[in-house]
Amino acid sequence: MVKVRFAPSPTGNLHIGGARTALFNWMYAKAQGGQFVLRVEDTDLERSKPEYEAEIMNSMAWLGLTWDEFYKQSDRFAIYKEQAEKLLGQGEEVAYKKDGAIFLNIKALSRRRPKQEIFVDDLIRGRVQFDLMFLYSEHEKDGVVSGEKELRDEVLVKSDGAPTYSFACVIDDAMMGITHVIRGEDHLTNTPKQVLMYEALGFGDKVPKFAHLPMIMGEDGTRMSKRHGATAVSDYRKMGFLPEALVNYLMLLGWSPGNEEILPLKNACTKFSIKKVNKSAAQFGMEKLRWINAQYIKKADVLTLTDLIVPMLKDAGLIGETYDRGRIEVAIGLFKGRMSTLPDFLERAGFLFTKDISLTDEMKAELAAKDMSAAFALLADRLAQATVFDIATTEKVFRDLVAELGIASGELVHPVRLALSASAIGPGLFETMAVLGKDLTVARLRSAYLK
RNA sequence: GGCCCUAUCGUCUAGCCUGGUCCAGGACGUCCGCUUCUCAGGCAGAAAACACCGGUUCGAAUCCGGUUAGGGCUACCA
Repeated sequence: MVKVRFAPSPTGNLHIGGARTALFNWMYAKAQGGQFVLRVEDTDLERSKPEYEAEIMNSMAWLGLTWDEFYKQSDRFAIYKEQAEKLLGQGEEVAYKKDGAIFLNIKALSRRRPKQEIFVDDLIRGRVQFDLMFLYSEHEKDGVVSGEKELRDEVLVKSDGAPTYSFACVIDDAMMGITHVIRGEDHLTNTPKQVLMYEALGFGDKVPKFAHLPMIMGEDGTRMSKRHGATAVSDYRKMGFLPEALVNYLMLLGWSPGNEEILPLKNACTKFSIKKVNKSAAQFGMEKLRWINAQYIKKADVLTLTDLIVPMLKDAGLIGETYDRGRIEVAIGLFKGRMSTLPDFLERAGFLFTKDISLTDEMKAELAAKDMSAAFALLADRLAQATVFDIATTEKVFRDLVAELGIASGELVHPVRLALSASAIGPGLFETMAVLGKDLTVARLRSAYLK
């Protein structure tokens, strides 16, 4: 039985890279009919915060990445302590105490191994060989390279009593029966020391299969960080991306289902194969994300979109506590084919929800350039008399008037759209009038040339 | 510095394992045309890549070596 885990550290929000790691684990579990464990790695007492833990769980749930089991490492300190004591009991050649911390004696352990190499058979990268000699060589200090190449012993339990990431991770993976560790490439080079820990702990037979995922870079090719703008999943939620779209985009970073781009999660996970995952880092690109989001918005049900957009309209002060939901639904139906993100609706359809609109100087100049005030007045009067104000009626009134005046419909369509919506672009004019409503339509037509 | 990973259009990728079917396929973006009252959409096109140098081979995007470039690790962070 396949069992995987996603092990975020609650020292920040769930970011894009973490979400992709979680997603691949989740898809692999589903593809294999296995289990997915969420394990919060809050061993850094200083930096771990409950609000981050909550945020991570929220983001996971929002993305639809449900878990079968949940653990928190801070609940399990006794287990790590016990394992550390066990190691300590095996003598200094295995583990020892120093400065209040417990160290693993990597040097002695390595010397005892028949081979001075450790092989990691990575599911994505193939066999990766590490020479123990070079594994933990001294690093540059104050610009001076020591030149010494020697193993550095590994802290298992910090002086504050908390286990280190490596140690807790190994114990949990072994004890929880994790069969496949799918994580970021940044963990590849600390895999050999974890293998040493499995051996020292007597979990040599429980070493999982490893798969190290390529990193996700920012649009400039460097590591994603705050200066790249939005890095957290919740940022994308706030920006009006649909979870299905974000997930769809993320799965395409480092994996490909073939010549398909729009692929819902439930279809994707049946196709998912760890062997088909890429080795090279990918850049996170907003443009394609926006395109995918637009595809999902277009396919989405108007009622669902309305539920998401109504709160945004309220926040923006465009509607109050009581509002005409039916009208909003009609408007969303009109605009959903031309939105990339949810807030696009506020920007493009905002004119439907304000009493007055303000034209820019350019727009006023455009109206003034060709005086259609007589036609506007006639159109306003006739529309005002309409008893039914629907698409068919507005279109008939409009077309009759244009025919009478002997002008091309385009000549009147454009200035009218400008006057009604303060925009040169938008849905069909008659649809726009119908949803705008008789009062606002007539009022804006009458005031267009007065301003 | 040392060790490790990686390298196909601007970007995400298919192809690479099992060399010839690849003068390299798809998608985003860009540009162009058609459709429509505008925009979007839809439809139809275009430009755009095997990092470099050697080797193996009748033949290399595919195999091997090196170079270069990018990334990661090198914490009592995870």
